Amino acid sequence: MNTLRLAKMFKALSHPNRLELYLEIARKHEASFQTGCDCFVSDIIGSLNIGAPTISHHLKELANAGLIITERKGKFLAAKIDKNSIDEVNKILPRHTLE
Amino acid sequence: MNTLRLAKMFKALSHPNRLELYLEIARKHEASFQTGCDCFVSDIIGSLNIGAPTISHHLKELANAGLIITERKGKFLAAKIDKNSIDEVNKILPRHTLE
DNA sequence: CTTAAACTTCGATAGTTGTCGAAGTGTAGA
DNA sequence: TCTACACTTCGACAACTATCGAAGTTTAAG
Repeated sequence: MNTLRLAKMFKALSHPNRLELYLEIARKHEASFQTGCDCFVSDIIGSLNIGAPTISHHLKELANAGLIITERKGKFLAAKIDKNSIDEVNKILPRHTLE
Repeated sequence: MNTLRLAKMFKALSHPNRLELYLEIARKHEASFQTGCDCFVSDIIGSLNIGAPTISHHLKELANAGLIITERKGKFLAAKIDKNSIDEVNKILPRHTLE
């Protein structure tokens, strides 16, 4: 794990709308273990105040940073958290090691 | 804790040089519990390939995002991690709750 | 085959930012 | 008081980016 990669991940989460999008995917992803349903982007698009082109752009940024994985399912796009990214963040940030 | 504040913190860590600076402060801060010495900015400036004005700018961004605390000590500037920020990140990010 | 839905790509634009050199400020020591 | 050091502030600029509307693409359904 290098600093550049981590910085890239943080950059992807550094914009309010994109962070909101990510957290929404995380919530839906987590809920999917109970509901069994995928997290579809079309369900999220309504709750954010930005257009479809911008959502598409943000999703690509999140995927490109290794934070999410997207998969086309017929007409829809399903998104889920890339679990590796969570471990990576945990490894490098100073969590509870201070004092 | 709101999304805007978290995004601000991530933004502060989203640039490689600034993240390196932050991690260096974290390392020195952690070591200070053993050495008892403060982390002085002048010790860091040599290991990063950017000028003093830029370091100053980055330090202000980190402090402004609530990630570090700076304090003038005579001729020098001491920097340390703001521990509250660590708890805040831990609270909102999806850590090990998935699957 | 046509239509509609769900994105995606393109092109443009306004706003943000990382960086530097030059000049300024505050502190310590001679 | 003079000099040197450790930043800080200022002004400028090139590079990046969030957003949009318009047009394109893929899939589902009729």
